[in-house]
Amino acid sequence: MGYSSKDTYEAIMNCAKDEFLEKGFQKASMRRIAEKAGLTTGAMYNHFKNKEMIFEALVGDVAEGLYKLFVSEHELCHELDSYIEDEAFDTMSDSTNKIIDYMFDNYEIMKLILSSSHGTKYEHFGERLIEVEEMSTRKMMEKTGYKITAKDEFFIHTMASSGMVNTYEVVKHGLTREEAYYYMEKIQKFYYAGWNEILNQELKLK
Amino acid sequence: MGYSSKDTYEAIMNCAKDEFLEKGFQKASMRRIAEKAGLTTGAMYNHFKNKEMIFEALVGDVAEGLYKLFVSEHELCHELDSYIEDEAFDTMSDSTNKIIDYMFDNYEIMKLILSSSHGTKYEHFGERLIEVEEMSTRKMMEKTGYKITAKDEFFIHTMASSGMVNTYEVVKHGLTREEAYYYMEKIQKFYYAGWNEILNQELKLK
Amino acid sequence: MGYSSKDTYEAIMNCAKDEFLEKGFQKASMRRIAEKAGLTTGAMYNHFKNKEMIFEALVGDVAEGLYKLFVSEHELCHELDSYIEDEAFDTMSDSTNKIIDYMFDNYEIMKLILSSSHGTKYEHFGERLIEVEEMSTRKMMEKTGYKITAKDEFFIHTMASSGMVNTYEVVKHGLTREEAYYYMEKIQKFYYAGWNEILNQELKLK
Amino acid sequence: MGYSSKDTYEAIMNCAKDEFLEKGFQKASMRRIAEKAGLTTGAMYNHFKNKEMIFEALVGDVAEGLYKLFVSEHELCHELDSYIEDEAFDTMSDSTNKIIDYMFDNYEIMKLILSSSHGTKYEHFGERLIEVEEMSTRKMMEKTGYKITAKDEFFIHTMASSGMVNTYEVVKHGLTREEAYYYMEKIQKFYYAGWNEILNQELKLK
DNA sequence: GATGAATGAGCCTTCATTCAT
DNA sequence: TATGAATGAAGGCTCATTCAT
Repeated sequence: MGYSSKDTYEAIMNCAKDEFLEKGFQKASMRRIAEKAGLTTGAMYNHFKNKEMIFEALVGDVAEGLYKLFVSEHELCHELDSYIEDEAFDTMSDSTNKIIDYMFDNYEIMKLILSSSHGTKYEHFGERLIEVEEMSTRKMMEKTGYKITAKDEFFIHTMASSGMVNTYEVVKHGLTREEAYYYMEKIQKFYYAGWNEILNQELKLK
Repeated sequence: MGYSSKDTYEAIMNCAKDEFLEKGFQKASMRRIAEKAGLTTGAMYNHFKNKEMIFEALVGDVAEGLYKLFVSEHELCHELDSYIEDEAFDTMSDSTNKIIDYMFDNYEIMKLILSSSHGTKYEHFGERLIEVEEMSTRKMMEKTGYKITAKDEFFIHTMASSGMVNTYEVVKHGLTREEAYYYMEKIQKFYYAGWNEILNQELKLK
Repeated sequence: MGYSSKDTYEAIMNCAKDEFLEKGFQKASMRRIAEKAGLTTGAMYNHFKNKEMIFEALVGDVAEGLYKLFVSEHELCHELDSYIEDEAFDTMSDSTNKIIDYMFDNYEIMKLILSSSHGTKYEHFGERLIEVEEMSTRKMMEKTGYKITAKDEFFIHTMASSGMVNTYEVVKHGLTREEAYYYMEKIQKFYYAGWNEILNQELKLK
Repeated sequence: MGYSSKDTYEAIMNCAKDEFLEKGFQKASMRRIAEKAGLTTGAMYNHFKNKEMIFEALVGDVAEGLYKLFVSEHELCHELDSYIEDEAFDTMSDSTNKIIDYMFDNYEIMKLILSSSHGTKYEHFGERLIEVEEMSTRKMMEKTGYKITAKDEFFIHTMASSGMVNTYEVVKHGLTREEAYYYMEKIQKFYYAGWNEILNQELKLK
């Protein structure tokens, strides 16, 4: 009472979100979530099957959306028929911006996924994104004529990881979009130069 | 039984380390640690005040050592009187190698600090390192004549973060030293080129 | 939805029956019954006051019917004016067959009463039948001139109990009627001979 | 305090036994057992891994003991080289007495096994005994030259079941041994006559 | 030093039932 | 009639820690 069903649902979602953000999934307590939402523990189970399902409800769509965006944006890059570095990097830049935007629009949920999901099926979600990034990186390298050897695999992995970190930091620190764009431009330049160095040097040797 | 005091101490340390690595600090169970160590729960409290103190004992020296090394290595860089880029980057390279070596030598403890410390006072240890790295980055930039504005702060932070990730990935994935060196050389080149781009472009504009 | 009131009532009955058979009364869950019936929990309380009342509705008539049949059949036996053993046993045999038939016709309900009723007022229904059987047995014994002493009471009780078991096993194992008749004939012979031995021996001694 | 460890263990066992007897395994409450024993819930888990293990501790040895006794006594019967009915029945009588004695000596535990074990691995223990009894019955019948057909299987099963009931009733009703012996003698006679009828009739026909 | 029993609070989840809509 | 949100109690179990022995 006081709540309509939908309001309760959202009260639970909200309070759970706060609790998850504060304590992480595992240490989050159903009792505390209920309390914050002004409910009994049992009441929550009319709305969600269990703790994990609350997390899922909070995070599921955004995670799937992000993954799909990630994949589709990266595919876009590979489909560039005639490959010119600048263009590729520009496309990547656009893609990155879209992804950043998506994360901006789902700021807290991203935090849940990336920092509070230990103990849920999303605990390795970041790694899935990194895998996509790696695959994309590999294709990009090959297009420049670079021959990837086993030894490079780890470099690729790490660049993908730190790339993810860069992206995530934008979200984590709550930059404004203007700040983010200024920042991303710099990052882009940095990485452009970095990759240029790696790829050209190798090619010069051959 | 069968343990001398010191052996018991170390048995606890070892088993706790495994438990923390496997479950993380919060989900680690004193009961299970005791069990693995062939002790009763109570016995552990003769050696450690509580769960956090076991973690502290495992991690404290290495964390402090790493922090000191981090600080001193970065200070070394700044003390270079006459600043020449190449030399600076070389010094940084040396520093990075020393840090990597330190981490290699304390492989599992690093994992504890960086991946299993949620719920302890070390949960933000990585950020302290990043702060050092940031400070160092700032000094490096200034020495090249670059004027850091408020807008750059976040770029600096993120480069420091992703730099830490790069370093940590080496540990996390258990590279051999040879692999690590091959990898670090590439990273170094990448970052060298990246920074060059950022710093020179700015200077050219002025 | 789609159910008229009566249909809903019967849907509940059906699904409750299955749930009770599967889990027993106590472990049966109103939620699951509602689910199976395509209803919400609340809806069921328009048709039944509570869980026990659903059980009651399922079981009540059959239980009462069986009890009445039991009593009337046994009374029939006692009313045989001139008592000849064979005739008595024949009458008992007829009675037993009627009872078996009744159980056959209410196979699942019998299972509910005899195996799933723990926690309801029917949990001791079997014992009420046994009491009738005992009374009947006593009368039968007395008619043969046998003097029942306190010591015999327990024998009587147990023979009644195992008699009930015999009858119930037929239901429990889902025999066909033909099989049941074959089986009952054997049982009848067995018990006839058994009682003969008990009753005659005693009489011979006197 | 107040309890030594062993006393606590036994207090738990005792109170659990009462609770199980009163409510059955499933409805038995760890909280209530703890309360009756003057403990906190948690305390019990120092002595028993979980609810089922308390039951196991109460029941395990007696169940195993009874099963072994059952098997060995029945084997004894089959080993009679030259088979004479009277002797066989006498041996069976001895066996039954031993089993009755065993049950007497473990009166309450037998109640647990046979009436309170639903939800534990002992819930079908009675049936295992019945199987032994059936096998034994089959052998006895064959020794007399009786040809068992598929149709007889159910008769055998039921006689075994009701035999078990007879035995169990002695325990359930708390007869004194004298009463039990008086009763068992009658039962023995009854069954002897019954089997005679079944087996001889068949043989006469051939 | 070691034991392990005990604590007391906490965990997530399920329950039969009620009742405003 | 039917809904489904809410209740309030209870379920089994685990926890880090303490402390008498």
